[in-house]
Formats: sequence, structure tokens, C-alpha cells
Amino acid sequence: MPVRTASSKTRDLLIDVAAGEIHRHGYQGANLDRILNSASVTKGALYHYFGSKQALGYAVFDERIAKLIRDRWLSPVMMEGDPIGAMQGVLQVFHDTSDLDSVELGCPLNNLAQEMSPLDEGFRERIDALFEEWERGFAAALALGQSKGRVKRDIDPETTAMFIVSALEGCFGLAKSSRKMNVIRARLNAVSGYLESLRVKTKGR
Amino acid sequence: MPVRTASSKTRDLLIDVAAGEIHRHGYQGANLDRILNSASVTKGALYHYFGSKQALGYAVFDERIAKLIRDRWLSPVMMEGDPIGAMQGVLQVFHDTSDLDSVELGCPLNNLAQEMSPLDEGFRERIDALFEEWERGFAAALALGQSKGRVKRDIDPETTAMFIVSALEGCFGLAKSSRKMNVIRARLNAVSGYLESLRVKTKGR
DNA sequence: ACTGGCATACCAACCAGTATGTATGGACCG
DNA sequence: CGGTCCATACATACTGGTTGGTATGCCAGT
Repeated sequence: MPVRTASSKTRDLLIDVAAGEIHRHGYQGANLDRILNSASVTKGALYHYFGSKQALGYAVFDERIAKLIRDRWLSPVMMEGDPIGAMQGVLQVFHDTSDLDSVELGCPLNNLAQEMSPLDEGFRERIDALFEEWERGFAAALALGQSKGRVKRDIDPETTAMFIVSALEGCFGLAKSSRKMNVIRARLNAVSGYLESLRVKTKGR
Repeated sequence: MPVRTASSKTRDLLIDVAAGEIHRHGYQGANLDRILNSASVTKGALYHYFGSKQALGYAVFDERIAKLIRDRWLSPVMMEGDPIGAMQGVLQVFHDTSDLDSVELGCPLNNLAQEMSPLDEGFRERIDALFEEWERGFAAALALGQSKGRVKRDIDPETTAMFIVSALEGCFGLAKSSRKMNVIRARLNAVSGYLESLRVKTKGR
């Protein structure tokens, strides 16, 4: 019988390790025994907290992947008068902190989207909702930027937000296969250049 | 012992059915028995032509996926003085011929890239080479378009080609999870709008 | 003494791969 | 021209390892 307590050290550890395993092997390729081994936790503990592999996967999504997107990609861009600058800042953070290994594994959200959307309705709904939240947030930020005169008036915030998120995920997705840091840098620069084209140039620069 | 003949009805059928299975379930999730059943072919025949599941997967990539990218996305854009128009045409073809089912399964190349790049070096090399071929082709087409005065001079063909392919794959990747045709249309329109921004407006228009 | 929080042993299904058999058609020989 | 041989092209049955899931037991804290 699943437990009601929201948090537990063991439960958190399991989700962390499972997140890593899913990030590398995908959901279908994720191996429970490998997770258990790597977390030094037994199967009894796992099934004490999660009713199934699927439940564990959903928990990884709800409590890790969604949080990652919100904390690293969405929140820094909200509540800013200068969304373009904020997005550039997020890209810069990624640029500075990413190593080849993290790039090689790609975006956990995008990975799961490609793998599980056609196979599991529960995953699909979660993924769709999170992408929508992300794009809604960017659209609102762009609209705010427009009203503050920092973002060009002639773009549609919704369409542009969709395009930005798509291009971002596309860049990370392609970067996975190249395994060359300079290629990844070049892709990010391309996004950066596009973002810059949305900005209203202030005289001072 | 594998066979030497380049083509065979049974072999072709197997690759076709396997391509469909991999498209839906991913490579790891693809089930040989399901492929066999759906193709009405026995396991003996499969292992007569392919030494392993991996060999079948590579064949699907080399003989179906690579061909799809070249025929549908790359070739129509090459050898044209007007690459932007050609790309818009390709998008239009996709727009007209795609149904919800095909959109839901996404781009086979992108699917495989996200799933297999970190797991199998053979797949990774193939995927990387194909993306590079695609982007090189687009870059050449853009450069040609510049020399003919149809594409803006102030863009870098290589960077722009990378960005276009990334944005395209990103759009298809995100569209998978939405399962709403109008969302997909909107994403394609966003790409379309970006492409248009690269074009040199001719007076006649 | 009872509940939460595990630990251990086990199971049954699934699935890639294999061992072995067979039919068919062409090459080669007499 | 007829028979033998042999490679190709499958077909069938089976296996061994993997893997998600379960049954059961134990133990510490309240």
C-alpha cells in the first residue's frame, strides 16, 4: 500500500536515482534493478513507496523534471521587463555550466516527450501541460516586454513563444548526437541570434 | 550466415514493418515478435537476413529513415535558386499530407536521436552524419540563394541552416505531445514566418 | 500490539537469440 | 537430359537471461 507522507529520504533518493537512469536510458530502458543497486535500496523499499514502475516514472516527472523546467527555464524569465535579456541570461548559464556529459543526455523533458507521448497517455498529458505552461509563461513575458518597449511590437507573443521553445528543444535535441562542444555552442549562438532579432534596440546599447 | 543480395521482397517487407514498429515504440521498445507477426514472417527469415535486432535497426535507418530525410526534406531544397520558397513548399506538402497519426509519432530521425544517441555508438554516428548532411545541404542552398539575390546577405548560411533544422525538429518534437492539429499548424506557421524573414523581398511580390 | 519502513526470496512473463529441419531452384556432372 | 548436390530461403520449437512485480517476514518506534 502506497504511503501518504509527502517526503522521505529513501523516497527522494529513489526519485533522484530513477531520474538519472531515465535520463540516460529512457523510461522503457530504465532498469529497476539497476536503480535499486545504484541507490543501495531494496525492492521492498521501492514498492513500499511506488505502486509500479509507471508510478515511479510519474513521480520523477512531477517532482524533478517539471521542477527543473520551472526553476531553470521558466522562472528566470518571468517577472522581468526584459524577457530577451533574461532568456539570453538563461542560455548563458547553460553555456557556462554544461559539460559534454549533460549535453549528451539532452533535455529530460524532450527525451520523455519523444519516447512516451505516443505510448502512455499519463505521460503525454503531463508533458503537454508542462510545455504549455512553459510557452504560456514565455508568451506572457514577451507581451510584458512589448508593453515596456523592450520587445518588438510586430511579433505575436504566443507564436513567438512557441517558436522559441521549439527551437530551444530542437537545438538540444540535435546537440545530443554531435558530441562536439563547439557544435553545441554554435547552436546556442544561433538561438541567441534569433532572440536578439526580437529586441528593440535602445539608443544607448 | 547473412545474405549478400542487396534486395529481397521479404527483407524489404521486414524493414518496412520494423520501421513502423520502431517509429511507434522506439528501438528499445520495438518487439521482434510483433514485427514478425505483423509482417507474417517467421523468425527464421528474420535472422536469415539480419544478424541481430541491432542490424535490423541499422538497416531501417540506412535504407528508410535516411532516404526519407533526403527525399522529403533535403532534395527538394537543393538545386534551387530560391531555397526559402522551396522550404516553404516542403512545409506546405507536410501541412497538406500530414494526419494526426503521423504527427503523433513524430520524426523518426529525431525519435531515434533522442533515444539512441547516448546508448549506441553505431546509431549515434549515423544520426550525426545525417543531420550534418541535412544542414550542409541547407547551408549550400542558402548560400546559393544569397548569390542569386533571393536570400538576405547578412545571415551566415551555416548558422542559419543549423537553426532551421533545429527549429523544424523542435516543432515536430513538441507537436507530438499536443495531439491537436491546430497547434501543429501554428508551430509550422511559426517556422514559416521565420523563414520568410530570411527572404529578400522582390519588388514584384 | 500495531503501523510504517523496509529486506529477502521468489515468480512468471517476456523476448532476443539459437538449433535444427525442410523445401526449392539452379549448377554441374555423367 | 536426368539425377545429384548444394546454397538459398525460409519454418518451428525451444532456451536462457532479463525484468517488473509479489509474497512474506522482520524490526524499530510509538
